Amino acid sequence: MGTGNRNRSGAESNDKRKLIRGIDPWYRWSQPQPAGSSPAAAASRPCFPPPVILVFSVFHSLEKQVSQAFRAHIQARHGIDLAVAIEQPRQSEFGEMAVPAAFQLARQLRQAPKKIASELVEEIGSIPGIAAMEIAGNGYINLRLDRGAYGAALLRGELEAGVSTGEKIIVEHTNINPNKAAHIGHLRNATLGDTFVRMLRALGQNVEVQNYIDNTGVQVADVVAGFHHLEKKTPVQVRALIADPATRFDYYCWDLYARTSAYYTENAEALQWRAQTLHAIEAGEGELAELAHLVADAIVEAHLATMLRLDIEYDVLPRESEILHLQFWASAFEQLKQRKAIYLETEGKNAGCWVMPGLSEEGKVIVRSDGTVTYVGKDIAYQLWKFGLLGKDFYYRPFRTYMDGRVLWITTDVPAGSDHHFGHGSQVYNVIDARQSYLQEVVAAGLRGLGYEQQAGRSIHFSYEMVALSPRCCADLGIPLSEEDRKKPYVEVSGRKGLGVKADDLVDSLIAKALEEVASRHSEAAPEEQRHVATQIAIGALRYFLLKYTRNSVIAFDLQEALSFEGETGPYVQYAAVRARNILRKLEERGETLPDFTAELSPEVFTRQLHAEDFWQVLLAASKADSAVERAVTAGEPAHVAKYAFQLAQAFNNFYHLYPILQEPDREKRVFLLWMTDFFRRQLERTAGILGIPVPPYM
RNA sequence: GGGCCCGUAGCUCAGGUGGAUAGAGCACCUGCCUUCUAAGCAGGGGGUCGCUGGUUCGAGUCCAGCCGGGCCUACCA
Repeated sequence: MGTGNRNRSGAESNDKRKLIRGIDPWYRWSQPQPAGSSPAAAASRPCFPPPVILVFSVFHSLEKQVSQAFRAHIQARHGIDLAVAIEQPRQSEFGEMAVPAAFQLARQLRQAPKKIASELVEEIGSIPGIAAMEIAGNGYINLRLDRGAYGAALLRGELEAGVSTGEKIIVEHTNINPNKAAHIGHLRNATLGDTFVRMLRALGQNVEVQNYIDNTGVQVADVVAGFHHLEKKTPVQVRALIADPATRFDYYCWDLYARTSAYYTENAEALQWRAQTLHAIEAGEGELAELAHLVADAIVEAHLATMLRLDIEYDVLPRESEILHLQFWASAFEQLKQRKAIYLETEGKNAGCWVMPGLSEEGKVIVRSDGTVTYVGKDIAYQLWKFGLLGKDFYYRPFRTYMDGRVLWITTDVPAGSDHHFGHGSQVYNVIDARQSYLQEVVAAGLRGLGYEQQAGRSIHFSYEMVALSPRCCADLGIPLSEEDRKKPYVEVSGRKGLGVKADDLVDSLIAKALEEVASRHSEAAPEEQRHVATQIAIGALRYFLLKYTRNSVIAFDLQEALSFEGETGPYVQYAAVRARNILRKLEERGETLPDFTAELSPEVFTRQLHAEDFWQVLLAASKADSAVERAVTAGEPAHVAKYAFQLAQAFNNFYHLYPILQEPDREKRVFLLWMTDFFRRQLERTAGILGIPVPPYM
């Protein structure tokens, strides 16, 4: 296969300006970073130590100890091996942990739960870190922690190392067809994926982030057909369009794609343009192929820039063109044929196709009767590669370096002199919307059909429901609807129809709104700096908005709600963290420094201070960040982390109003409160970081 | 027709493997800025957890059947 004009010279890197256009200066690639002049650098000048990466989970290890103590005792006493669950009591007066083991045992022992519970409490003896055990209600065992010991443990920062097995987890997300601007649906995908990655990394996992680029598919072909047939544009003209700072190329393609799709429905014979373009792309020659390259490469740049605004980064961009050129499919095809996972249909509507049986009545067509492979077929090959099962690999070259030093790689079809390798994951998460669950089943079935049972089980469709627009919202946004759509409770975003809210437009609206607030509160600040803070607030608002819904809830997008900065929102969480910082900064401004907590806060001090229920509850909540993340990872639900962040911020705001820390006259209490504030700050910042929500220097 | 998902306060949504009096935000009402920033705090009203059965000490949660809505079920992705 000809590779000559595939990766033509500077298509990806010849013009950095276009990448930056429309983007705030602090969200850019590392290369053009101006030295010293960055307002971001000034704004983020730390007035106290930067957040340390803390992996303490004192609470979690206590839970484990309690669970094990009960398990061992129950084993010895009753000869039953019970995985003892630890719950959180419904009300805080009941203590910090609840053990419902008596209920579980009641069935097997045929005794009243209450009786079993009292025996357990009497016989188990003391558990380190636990101050008291009580029986409540009909058989709950409620535990109270030793507050002094708990506080001291938090201060020491006793940590439990992450549970990384050293194996690689691959998360594939974003995967936007490179033929138009990104919209809110894509934003949900990328935000969910990116946050899940951050959650896994927070727990010490080794994660590789892949963003698959379908640069040879139907959608790209349609835009190319639009340029060529509808607009009669040559590659030279399209190249000029891309370079033109007055147009946004991804927005231009958004409209063109919709126009082309509409043209198809009116002129069915025009569909041959698509086939013709796809063939040209496959052959890799001629104007159409060149146009396809120009379009896909430029749009990929636009998508990366859009995602970077939300602080979303990738490790590698595997491209479909390489899957094609490096014969990935041919290799997978051979395997599938050999293992008889697919068969050549001889009759019925699928005659002449290679079909995978069992998934639907007629089976799923993998290879069309004209010999071309479907998207799912290529996806099976790609999935095999992710697990290192294909027996082939891409070539790679560095594509970008992010500001944090992370290098983004892209696949190539010719050796690039790099020994970098990707893939070989032991677990693969595909962040793809729920509408494609059937296709994801086909992919897993493909692995199974090849005998890769284990890997099929570790191919996880990280599915989520679509983002839709309410008819009212469409009206507000001036989006015209068909009669049919108007009757629906919500209409789905559709690139084909050009129906949707563009990601960058939404971000821009959010920044504009945040900027009004910032300007009114901090008119003294430099405009550049105001804009930086507004951007951080906008990102916080947007990411939180997209994360607060659980995955299988359809988001009926509402602009008013998305633009809200009050209540359960990102800015609320940011505001709490900013307040905590302000207290510590104010301390510095008064010429004081943070006390030496380790020297001043003994377990006895903690016992005295944490005797106050308010302080104890608030500290307890703040100490559970890692438990919350772990629970969320287990549930595969970033929304749980978002909810925790909000509750933590709520607890802090309450604390903030109740206790004027810098005014506190009692020295011991003041030191203790300062420590609490700092602890809160760290936990809030860490949790916000996992959500990808920046904490502004002020609000 | 088959598969998946949803139905909880006026609205938008949470509700670890069944467990204690079903929660939050918004909206509405009442208070709180000489204080570490009110993008905040405190308080109030608001519920047949779609319906009907079943499982059991106990069901918003599990099972079955209905009702209403969405998505998928392509030689598109």
